[in-house]
Amino acid sequence: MKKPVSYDHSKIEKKWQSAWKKSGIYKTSEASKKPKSYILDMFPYPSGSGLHVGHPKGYIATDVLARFKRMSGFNVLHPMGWDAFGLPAEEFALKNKIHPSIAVKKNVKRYKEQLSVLGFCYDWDREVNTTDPEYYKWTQWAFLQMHKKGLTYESHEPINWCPSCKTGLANEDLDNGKCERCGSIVEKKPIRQWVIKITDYADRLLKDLDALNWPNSIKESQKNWIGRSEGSELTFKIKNSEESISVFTTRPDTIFGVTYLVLAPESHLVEKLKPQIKNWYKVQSFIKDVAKKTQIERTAEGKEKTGVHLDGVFAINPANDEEVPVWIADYVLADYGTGAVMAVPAHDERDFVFAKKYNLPIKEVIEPVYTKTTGPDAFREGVPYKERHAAVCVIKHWSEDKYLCLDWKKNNWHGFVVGGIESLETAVDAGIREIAEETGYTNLRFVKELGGPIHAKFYQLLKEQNRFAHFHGMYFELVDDSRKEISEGEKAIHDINWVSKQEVMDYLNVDDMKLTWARFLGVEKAYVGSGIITNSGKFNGKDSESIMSEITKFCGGKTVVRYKLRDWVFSRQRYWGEPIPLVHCEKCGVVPVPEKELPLKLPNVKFYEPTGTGESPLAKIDKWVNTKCPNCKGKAKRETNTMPQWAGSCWYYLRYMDPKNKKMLVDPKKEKYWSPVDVYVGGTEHATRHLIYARFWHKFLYDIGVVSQSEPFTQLKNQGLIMGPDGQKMSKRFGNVVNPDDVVKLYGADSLRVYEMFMGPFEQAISWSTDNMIGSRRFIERVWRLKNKVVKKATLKKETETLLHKTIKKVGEDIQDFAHNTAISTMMILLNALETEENVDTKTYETLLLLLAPFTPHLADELWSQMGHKKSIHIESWPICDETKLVNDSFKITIQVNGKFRGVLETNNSEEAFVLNASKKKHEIQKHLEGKEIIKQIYVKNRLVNFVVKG
RNA sequence: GCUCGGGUGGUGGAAUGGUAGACACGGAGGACUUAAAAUCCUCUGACCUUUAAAAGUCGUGUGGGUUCGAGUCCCACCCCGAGCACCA
Repeated sequence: MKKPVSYDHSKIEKKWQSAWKKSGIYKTSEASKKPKSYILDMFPYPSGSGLHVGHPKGYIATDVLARFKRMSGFNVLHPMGWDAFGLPAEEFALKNKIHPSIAVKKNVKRYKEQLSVLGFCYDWDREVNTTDPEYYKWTQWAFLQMHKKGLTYESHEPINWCPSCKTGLANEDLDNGKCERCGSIVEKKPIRQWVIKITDYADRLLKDLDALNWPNSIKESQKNWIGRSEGSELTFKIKNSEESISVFTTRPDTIFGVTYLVLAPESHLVEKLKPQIKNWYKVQSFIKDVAKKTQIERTAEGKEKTGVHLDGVFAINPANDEEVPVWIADYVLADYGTGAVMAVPAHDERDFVFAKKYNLPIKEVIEPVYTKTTGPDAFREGVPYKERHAAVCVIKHWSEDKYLCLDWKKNNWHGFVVGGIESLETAVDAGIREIAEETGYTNLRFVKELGGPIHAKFYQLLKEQNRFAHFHGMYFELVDDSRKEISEGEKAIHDINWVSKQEVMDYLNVDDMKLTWARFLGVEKAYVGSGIITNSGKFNGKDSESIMSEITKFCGGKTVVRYKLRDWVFSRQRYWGEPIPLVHCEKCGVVPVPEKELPLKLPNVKFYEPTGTGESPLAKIDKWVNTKCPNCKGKAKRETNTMPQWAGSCWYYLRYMDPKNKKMLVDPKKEKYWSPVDVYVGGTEHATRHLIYARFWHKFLYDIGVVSQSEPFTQLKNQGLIMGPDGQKMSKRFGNVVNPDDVVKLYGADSLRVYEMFMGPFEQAISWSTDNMIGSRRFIERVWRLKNKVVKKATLKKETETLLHKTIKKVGEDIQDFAHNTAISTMMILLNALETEENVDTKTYETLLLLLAPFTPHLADELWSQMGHKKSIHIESWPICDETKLVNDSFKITIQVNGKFRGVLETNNSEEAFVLNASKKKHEIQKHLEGKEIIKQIYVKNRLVNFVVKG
């Protein structure tokens, strides 16, 4: 594209960027009486390849918001910094043979240049860098406080190990059993490691989510990740042994259905039970086989469960003293619950599959109750219900392999013949009677019952009452087609269909009917829902959900809460990270490095390749490793593991408040003024990593009084990715990366900013299109050219003036809602209107510039100064919407006939009688009313008229 | 499998239950120009009747429902994306 003569974006943008730098208008201070607003971006990890156009999307949105807030009278904190420890930087350094500290410096410089070109209003005096010793001093300090509070522990348990990155990983660092960074399949490897008890905070991390103004999806992800479940811990004694097996279950109500117990192959109990195990050799080799497998092999989809019986070991069911066999199997996880489960194959799908495979008994203890929860026939909670026993009849045709189904019209049920059993009837009698009444067939024979009762709770629309029905499934065969007349009443209720065997399952749309049919077909399945207890001694007949705690108590167990969240594996066997400030003393054991010795600096060395042995490369640096015990002054060695990449990003937003404080992590006064972060913007990829760690870290700091709020980020917004023009994720690999530097050179930063905000909804992923960007550039040029029409005084059309004030209102609202696309389109509409005016007065034009200032800061400041202003537009006040100007003199009333748009009435009289009359008189409405009777007239004041006509 | 999003023209998308397609891109035609670019103006969901003006029918993934009126609310289903997943 050729550059137009008058609007030279590169000159203007450079000019204002240096002007802002010189005047320091974006410097932030706490010494202010204004209300504060803390607007934060997720700080970037400065990689070697620089930014692509997708990266700044979030930064532009926060920049727009920060500028808007500043103009609206807020004291705004809007900082930027660098997250630079960890594997990516280290790998980059190893590959390019430069020290990571140098590589990071270089990359930061490049990122900063790229960002500055876009005209962001960051206060660079507050820049932080997680690899700066003055910064990580406080990361180490926080770790020491956790250590002091007993929140850390040293463990040797097997953890996730990435063979390619040569380091242990936390659960959060995995992606489907693979290393999130390099994609290698992760192994389980026992290595010495430091672990943080994040699980102590699981409950609070979960509960406090509710109050946050975060996207649902992120809250859901975190809920999933934390994975709270309530259940019971029950103990099974082992026959002829001192040992016992504790199991965790969410279904204590099924304990009478336990037919075996399963331990995880890794369970330490197995070794203890060795004397009793008759097939020890087989058991041992099974354990070895399982240990060899990776997580992926063990959990691969569709993988068959395998296990081995511990021959000779019997566990005693605490509910009924029954002796059940004990197994070990790979489907039981060692690190969840107690590492052991009670197997109830009748009511758990996994146990069912396993029991089928190994021929273990299946014992039903719950009769199914299906409760309808959606639709007009949903069971109405809290309303009394009627109980009823009923016959359900599967009926086979006398000559074909077809089955008699009914289509209940009002209830929209597809099912079999069903009918209540009267008090003196047997189920079979009732079935025969109902079949005759509902279908007319009279000659049939009863073949068999279809299992035990099935219950259902629903709302019976025909009788208009809640029902708790107890169904008795039966199978009949017609002998011939002798049939009597069906009453009109029955005909009205349902249609009769003969459905072929293959189609019955799809035809049925009621769960209890489907189960009846499955029983008829002989299909066995675990019923995992709740229901009525059976085969369970004194608990029989009770509602399974209501007896959880009673049955737990009865078995001598206790109710407990378990989480999927695991403790945070906090050690990395790599060089480029914060050294963990602990010392191992021969005499005193683990001793923390005294706080006054912090920061414990990472030694600057030439060789820092990972060893792959489970030891950090730091272990080889004798000079650094060998130290004195701070306690006894005896010989000691430093901890050589480093912290994970996520450590530094757990609290950086606090440091921005007080970035240069040498005495503490953050001055409490400043913290109190700025906390919490009002708006936090970043990608969804941090849902279960950074955003969980940071919330945990913050809560810990809150507990020790360092911060004043229990949650760090009040509002969270996720920007949608910008995909490549080809619709794929932007990546070097696909060669579809668009570089912002090029775009800025060609179109200018303001155009890029407008385009990225105009593309579509902020949170939605969207493809880059340089073609579409033209529109944003044109918009800017038209604003630029509009100044030729500006005169001191001019009278605008009434509707243009209304539009102006509507725009002021909408743009402000939209910016705060992150609806930038509609904010911009509204300004485009205003511009279109202003262009139709003969002249535009200065005041109006300046208002437009003020509205544009957050989006196009360079253009706005340039035109502002051209209008004769000496001070920057960015320290001006946001224009005020004059509500009185929003009202039009007349309104356009939509006229509908039978709900269809037929015309518009423009009037200033909002009286109903007048509007209805005037509407009726209109020619285009007349047409649709002629010869018809108006049976209803609807009038929505000042907006709409609808004539309902007949004939 | 469970949970959370989403499905609207050629394209990106807009729409407190009330004229679906704002705004923009692209396209068509025209003006200006020696010409092109840029700019400006007009048209641009599909179908259909008509010389035309104008009107009509259909139309927001599918099928039902509620309502005077549904892209929007309810039910069932299909498709796409994301998170979790042998978590007992």
